[in-house]
Amino acid sequence: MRIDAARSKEFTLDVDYVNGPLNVEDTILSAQTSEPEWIRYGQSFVDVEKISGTYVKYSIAQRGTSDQFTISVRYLTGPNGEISQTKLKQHLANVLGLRDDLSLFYEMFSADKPLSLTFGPLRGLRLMRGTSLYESLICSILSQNNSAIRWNSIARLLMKHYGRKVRFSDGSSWFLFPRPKDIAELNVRELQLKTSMGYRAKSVVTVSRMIHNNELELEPLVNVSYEEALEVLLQLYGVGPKVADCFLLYGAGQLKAAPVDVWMYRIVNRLYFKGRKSSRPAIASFLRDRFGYWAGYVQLYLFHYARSGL
DNA sequence: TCCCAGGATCAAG
DNA sequence: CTTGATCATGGG
Repeated sequence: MRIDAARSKEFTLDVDYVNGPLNVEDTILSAQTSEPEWIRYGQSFVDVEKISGTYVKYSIAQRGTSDQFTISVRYLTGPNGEISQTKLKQHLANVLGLRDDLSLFYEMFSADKPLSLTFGPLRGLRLMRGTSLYESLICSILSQNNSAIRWNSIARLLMKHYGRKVRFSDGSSWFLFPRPKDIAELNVRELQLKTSMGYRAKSVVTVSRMIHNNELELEPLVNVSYEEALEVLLQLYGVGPKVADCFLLYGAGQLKAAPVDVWMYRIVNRLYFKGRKSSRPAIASFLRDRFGYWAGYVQLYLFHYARSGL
């Protein structure tokens, strides 16, 4: 629900929170698997997050261009909670990748012909970061062999049926993403009937049970090397190279991860291998070797470029 | 009806 | 180490 203007607070995000150009709309609507897509109301986007122990419902809107803009934020908190604007600003800077040095990125690869073609139309597109490793892993699993629209609607059904409901001071409410415990106790068939997630339910339940039973810890995957983290993830049922890379990139913040899906497979083969068909793992490896720290960003740009029809 | 969607798994070659 | 069938499900 749209945030009630009379019962909420509003501020403008200081320019120095943003490092370079920014396009909020492209960023939020680019199907990144860190979390379900924020809800759109006109020019603003709404989401709920737990920040410093307080549930915060906020909307963000950008006016202007990718280079000259103002970012307005409106927010309110959950029951008996309070949040400082500084904390909220830092949170937004993190989830929207506002600290990433996009100007440096564009400059570094300005001579990389196929890639640099995307810099114009996608100027200001940023890499989002999830705030929940579990949520990011589940969203990544849901995305396999699925459309962005569908995995998002399935994630919303998960929240609606199994997530806790939080009420806000303006009378509105929001369903949180479920915890591992909430999903661990379900049987696969029930999950399929409630969410229509299909065969992915087996993986979702299995992973949730492992986490709930302390057989799997996601937190350590943030700080170990990319290779070590990948090895752990690939042992999980229903988690292959692409899902693992999605989680590592959008969830764990391992920026050298470059998920290769059907779109990436097509666009990289076309742009970099002149149509010769290379395997998906080979393409992912190629992107990591060639772009290093920026491989995840390169993937984001090429994916969005390919998906928006050239 | 067939094909596709931010694929993974398993068996067979 | 590669290829092909299969896996649920909804939309085009």
